[in-house]
Order: sequence, then C-alpha cells, then structure tokens
Amino acid sequence: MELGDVHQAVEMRLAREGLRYTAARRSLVAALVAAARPLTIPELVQAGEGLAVSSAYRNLAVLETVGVVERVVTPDDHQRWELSGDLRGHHHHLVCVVCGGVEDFDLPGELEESLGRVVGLAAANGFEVEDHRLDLIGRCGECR
Amino acid sequence: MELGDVHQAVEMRLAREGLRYTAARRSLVAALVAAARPLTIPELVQAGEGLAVSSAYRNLAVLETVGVVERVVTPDDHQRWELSGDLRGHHHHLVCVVCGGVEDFDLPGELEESLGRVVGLAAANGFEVEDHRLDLIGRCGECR
DNA sequence: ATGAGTGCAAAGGCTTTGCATTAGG
DNA sequence: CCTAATGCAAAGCCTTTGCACTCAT
Repeated sequence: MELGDVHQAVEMRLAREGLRYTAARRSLVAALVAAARPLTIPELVQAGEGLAVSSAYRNLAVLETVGVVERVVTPDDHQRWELSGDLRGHHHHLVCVVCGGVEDFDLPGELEESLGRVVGLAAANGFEVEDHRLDLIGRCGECR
Repeated sequence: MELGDVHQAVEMRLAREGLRYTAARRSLVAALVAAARPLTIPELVQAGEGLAVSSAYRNLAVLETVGVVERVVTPDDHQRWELSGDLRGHHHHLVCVVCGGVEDFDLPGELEESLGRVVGLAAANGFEVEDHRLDLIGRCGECR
C-alpha cells in the first residue's frame, strides 16, 4: 500500500469518528510508513517537526482507537508503534537483545498456515484467539 | 522439574557468582514455580512475606543475570517474570487483551519444529536467532 | 461559533538508587 | 569480620493529565 493510499485510508477512518487528520497525525503516519519497523516515541517526535511529546502520545492513542496504528511491546524503555496489520500487512519481528532494535520480518505462507492451526488448540483451553505474535530474539547484523 | 530440584539449581547458579540464596530469593522462585504463569511484581511481593518492593526488583535482576528468571514483556503496566526456559521448559503464552492476564501454553512438537525452520530464514537476513517467542492474543475464558 | 487539536507544565505511577542496617558464611 | 542483602525513602523517567490557546469546519 502506497503512502497516498495510506493517508486516504487513515483520513477515512478518522472522519468516520468526526476526527481530523492534522499535520501532527500525518507526520506520525508518514514516519511509520517510511520506517518499515516499529518506532519509539522519541523517534516519532523527532520525525515530526516541533511535535510535542504529549501530542505524540495523544495522537497515537487516537490512531490506535481508529485502527490505524498498533502498539508493539518490547523489553525497551519506550513504547514502540507501527501501522496496523491491515495497512502494512501481517508480519513478525526480529528483536535484537543487544541494541533493542526491532525489524520487520515476513513468514513463508506455509508457516503462517501452521500458526493458524494453533488457534484451534488455544480454543480448546477456553481462549479465543484474535491474533498472534511471533518474535525472533537474537542479535541483529550490527550487534553480532 | 520439582521444587527441590529447582531450588538446588538456583542455589548453584547463585553460588557460582558468590551470591546467596536468601529467603527473599527463595520466595520469589517458589512463587514462580507454583504459578505456572508469568507473575507481576505486585503478585510476587504479595507472595513473599514482608518482601520490600525494591528487594523484589533487585532480586529479580540478580536472578535474571544468573539465568534463573526471565522478564516477560506484556502491554501491561507491570513487569512480569517467569522461570527461565531451562528450568520450566520451553512454552508460549496466551495473552488476554481484556484483563492483561498471561497463561502458559505448549505447542505441539510438529509446530515447534516448523518454528525452528524459521531460524534459517532470519539468518539469511543477517540476524542470529537465539530464541523465539510466540504469543496468542485474544480473550481468556473469564473475559469472553 | 463550536468542538477538536496542541503545547507547556504539572502530576502520576512504576522502577531504580542511596544509605544505613542486618545477616549470612 | 567482610561483603552481600534488605528496607525505607528519595530520586528517576516515561507517560498521562489539566488547562488555556489555536485551528478547522
């Protein structure tokens, strides 16, 4: 999905709730589209010209409620955010234990299907699966 | 692995570094063995009689460095901890999006093997995989 | 005009650190 | 005895909230 399409989709989802697609929100979305990896708040604030930290937090919360971004949990000190799955496609993460960096990673279709079968097993435990998350932990190219 | 064996293993790993297996550390380990799911600091503090919060944090850090416990990342407000993989066996987590609870979950051998194959793919990206983490996100039996 | 959005500063809340005291070997 | 370990309180740090002002429709 291209930047223009993403912007259009985001604008629609916000408008549906009577919310505006402001410059601050555009800058967050643009940064996330360009990054191709989950970004921390400091990174997002720096990417947006003169963006206040509080606005970053508030806007990410808004964008999350309309399904545009998702929060990524890491052992890091900072929150990380990325575009939601339907805007960037389902994928997984390579998490570096040294620098804490996170890269996106695609799984071959057959393995993704295997994971799908796990849903049934969890259901047997009374758990209703909505999504799954596979992180590979190790050392990135720079930290090896 | 039984409680006695775990205690013995922990004592050895601490002793190797000239560290002591004190009552506070025993209570943390015992609570984690009994829980069979990652516990939060408040839960661990409550489990230990009169255990100070700061001691809980410090002891978990110590136990982590000697490879006895591992930190589990969740979207929660609190850290969660569990016994390290070699003390409790490899497993995965069911994470409830409503209550934030985390339960342990075992994967069938065949699927675990499939995941093993992913390691090779990541290596092709210059990433050296040490471990993997699969979380199933959804609603637990109580929150459905 | 009316309500959403923003920046700044203050408040919150979990985690870490300093320090004097206690305890294990 | 000597150093690790502990508790309490203070300090840190990321995140959230309050408030007055600005902006878009």
